[in-house]
Amino acid sequence: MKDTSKLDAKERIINASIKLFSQKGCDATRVNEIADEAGVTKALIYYYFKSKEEILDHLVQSLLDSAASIAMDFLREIFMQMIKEGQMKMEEGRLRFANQEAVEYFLQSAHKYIEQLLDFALENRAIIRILTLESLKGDKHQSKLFQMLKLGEDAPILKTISQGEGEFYYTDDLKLFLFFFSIIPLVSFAAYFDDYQEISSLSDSEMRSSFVRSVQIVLNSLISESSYLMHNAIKTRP
Amino acid sequence: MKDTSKLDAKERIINASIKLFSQKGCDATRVNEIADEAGVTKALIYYYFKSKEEILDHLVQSLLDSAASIAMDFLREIFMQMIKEGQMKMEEGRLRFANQEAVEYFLQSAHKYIEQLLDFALENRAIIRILTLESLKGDKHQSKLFQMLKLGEDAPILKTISQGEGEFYYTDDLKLFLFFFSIIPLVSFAAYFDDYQEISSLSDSEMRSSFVRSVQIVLNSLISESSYLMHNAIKTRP
Amino acid sequence: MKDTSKLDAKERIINASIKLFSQKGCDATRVNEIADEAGVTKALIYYYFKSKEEILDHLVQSLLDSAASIAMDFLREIFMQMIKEGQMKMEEGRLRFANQEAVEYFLQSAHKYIEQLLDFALENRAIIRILTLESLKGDKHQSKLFQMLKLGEDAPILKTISQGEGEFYYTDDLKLFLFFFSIIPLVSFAAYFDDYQEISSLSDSEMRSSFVRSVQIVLNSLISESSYLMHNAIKTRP
Amino acid sequence: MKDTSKLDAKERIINASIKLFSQKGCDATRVNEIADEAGVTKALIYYYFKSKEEILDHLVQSLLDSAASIAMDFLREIFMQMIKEGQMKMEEGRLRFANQEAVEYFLQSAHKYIEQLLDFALENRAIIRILTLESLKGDKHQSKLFQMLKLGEDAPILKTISQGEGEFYYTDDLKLFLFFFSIIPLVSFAAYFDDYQEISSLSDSEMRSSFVRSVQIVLNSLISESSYLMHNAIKTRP
DNA sequence: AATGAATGAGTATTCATTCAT
DNA sequence: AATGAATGAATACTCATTCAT
Repeated sequence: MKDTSKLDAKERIINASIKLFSQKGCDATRVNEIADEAGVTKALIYYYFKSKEEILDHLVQSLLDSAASIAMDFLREIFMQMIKEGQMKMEEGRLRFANQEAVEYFLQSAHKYIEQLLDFALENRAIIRILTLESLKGDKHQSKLFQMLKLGEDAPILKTISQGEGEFYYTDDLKLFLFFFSIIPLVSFAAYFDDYQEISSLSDSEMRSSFVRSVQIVLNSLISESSYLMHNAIKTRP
Repeated sequence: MKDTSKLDAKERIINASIKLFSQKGCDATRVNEIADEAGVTKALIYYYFKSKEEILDHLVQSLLDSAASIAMDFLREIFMQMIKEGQMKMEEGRLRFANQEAVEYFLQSAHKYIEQLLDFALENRAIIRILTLESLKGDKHQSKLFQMLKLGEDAPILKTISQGEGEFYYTDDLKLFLFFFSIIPLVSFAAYFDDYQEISSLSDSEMRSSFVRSVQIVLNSLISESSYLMHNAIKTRP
Repeated sequence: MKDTSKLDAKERIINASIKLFSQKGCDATRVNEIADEAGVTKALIYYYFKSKEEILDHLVQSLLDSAASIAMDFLREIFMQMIKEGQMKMEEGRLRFANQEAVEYFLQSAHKYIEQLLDFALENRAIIRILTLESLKGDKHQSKLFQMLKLGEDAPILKTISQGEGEFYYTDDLKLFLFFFSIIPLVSFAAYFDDYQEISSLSDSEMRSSFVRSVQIVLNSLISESSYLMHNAIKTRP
Repeated sequence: MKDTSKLDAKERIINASIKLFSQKGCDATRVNEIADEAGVTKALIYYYFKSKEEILDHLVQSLLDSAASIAMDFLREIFMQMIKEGQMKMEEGRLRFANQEAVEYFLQSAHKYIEQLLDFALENRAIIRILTLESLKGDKHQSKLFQMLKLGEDAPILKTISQGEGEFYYTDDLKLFLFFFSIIPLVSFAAYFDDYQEISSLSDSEMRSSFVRSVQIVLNSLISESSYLMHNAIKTRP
């Protein structure tokens, strides 16, 4: 049995990189610093990684992978179960629910999904901070943040609220709203969590629940009858 | 009359820095590149600025200064006029309106204020991108983004919606909501404007008006009777 | 057995620095030149030393260290032996000799000590030149030259000449004399050795023995009955 | 009549250079610093001097000039008067005195000469420090310190003490002694005056008179019958 | 797996000096 | 006499990366 309290060198390098990249960005982090922080020699870093950039790529990619996998896992679970139990079926790419009860169950699950996403974001906030930082630079990671838009786009939450009454399309308005008022706040919440906490002196759980309430307000406003965006989304485009 | 098409060296250095910093961040921008882009010698940059970081500081500070000044100018204008005309008065640090008409006039002005802020943000989106980028690093600019929170906190828009019926306090919930669902989206909208435009193929004005509609939805939801946050804000703290 | 003719990189850097610093001073010596002279890359210099100044510090400090250690070694040796053999004893911080013979033996040893110091100075004349040069600048090495005063102050040569007849104190006069007419000439002799040799066309040994004779004259004049300084030193302060 | 309290620009530049060069050496002194210290613009320095080195040359040369001129003036005065009054005459390059009284008068004058030299050195100690500093570097000023040797060599003081009994030559021993135990201490006394004062807490006049006493001891020992050097000097070389 | 030594190609910054006015 | 702007040529120092062991 391996001593798990003493992480092996590669993992220490990764953790050191996460810490430092999230604090100062990849550019400003020196390979020396990573080596010191990880307690290994500089040369060993190059034994495990081809370059400093490769560490960055590794971090970002593994975040996106697990984000995607978490999303997929969770959705598949809900989907599979509900479909298997006949509470929901897929028709022409859209979802149809057996009854109002099924809808509500699904909405509950959707909330859980959001919270799970939030927890994931918070757990990985250091890497999200890195991703955010790098996405603002013109390099290859620029687009990575936008990949997260897909997580929103593909989320069946919104597809499902239109059950019954006609086609549903993502309007440009809705996409923009989702990106700048859902993805961006979520990502920023994770990225700035520690900074915000410091100036607000809220506890972890206070921060978290406050954010959840905020999300609910925004989502409610989106779903509510009066929502201009949704009306538009549902009715305008044939 | 001076030939304004030929900016003087210092201004060319500043513009070149804005362009390059917003593209790659300050760290990754080489002083050589700034010199080339500005069409000056490297040494001249050091004639005007003590260091590369000082250019960054200059950009960020001048942005915050003009943001603050725009906010102040605008607010003072509205305030002064309404108070002078007797439509509004300050009582115990809060605003009181003469009548419903005055309230509506003020709300209209508030919308104008937001749009003006938005236009300012878009005009200065390169520097805002820089600020966003640098605020994610652990250095002195970290806190600069949070200074913008004040622009939200001090905004009388929200103070006024509580006219008549009791004291109004910023709850922690409200502050967090304002930061992550107003400031952050606004700043991010400016910072990611060009990137988002590229993947959405919307025109400048389409982007802008779409964002305005989104803001309205969020603010409406905040103001509406059903708003948990506002109820809390108004009623909870004596 | 290692090939000692091929010094390792660090030593080559040190030797190159000694050569160049003593020729032109630290300021005027380019790190490039050190690298070329030592046959290493510039970067390797920074692998071993944090900065050019650190090389200087290293040289100066190691000189002072070995000067001190030589002085200590030699004195300890003479002291120990004479005390062990009962020819001398320490009383109230002063030395007392068994007889006139012991005194003369000790004076002989003192001369040996001075010659040994001289040889050390000549061997290390390049570094002494550096030290002299840097001690004239306002930085940290300014005081290093004055540390050498201690070597003179602590030297038991002068303490012993007062054997028998009363307390001996260093007067301000004596201190000044020792500094400007013993330490300074010795240090300058080493520092200007090569320059002086060039204009005088004396051989190494001619220079050396000429200097030794000069020192003897000065010391004799100091010790002689007629010496104002010594009379003062011995009698004035109770 | 000109306001002499407000020195003109050129003089301020010179004074600033003296101050800074003597503190840090010419290499380490920035033209900027001179400009700041002198309260002029950098460009003006180049109006008056062709380069930084030229300022250094100017300082050193003007020191040597006035040193030489003071020496000449003083000696000429004594010489002229004594010769005119028939107390002394030049014979075959040597001096002959009329009587013992004349000798003693001359020796008194010689002491005055030394003190005058000392005062000159102290007044110009900043520039002497600069000269000392630069003489240790390999550049053109290296030899300047040795020019001072001539002041000693040419000084008729020692020539005269051999009145009567035979030819007098400078032996190599004597030259070396004079350089390392007269010139060097004098120059060093000026160069290190402030530094030594700081560690000794002597007053200006205490320092000065202590040094004068030291010089007397050394010179007496040189002149005394028992002096090995002088015997040698007088008798050895035919 | 691990490392001490070594390096090429930068990189920010400096600085003496010039020049147009 | 005086200067603000401008610059070429360094210059100290950095850093990601490699390599022999």
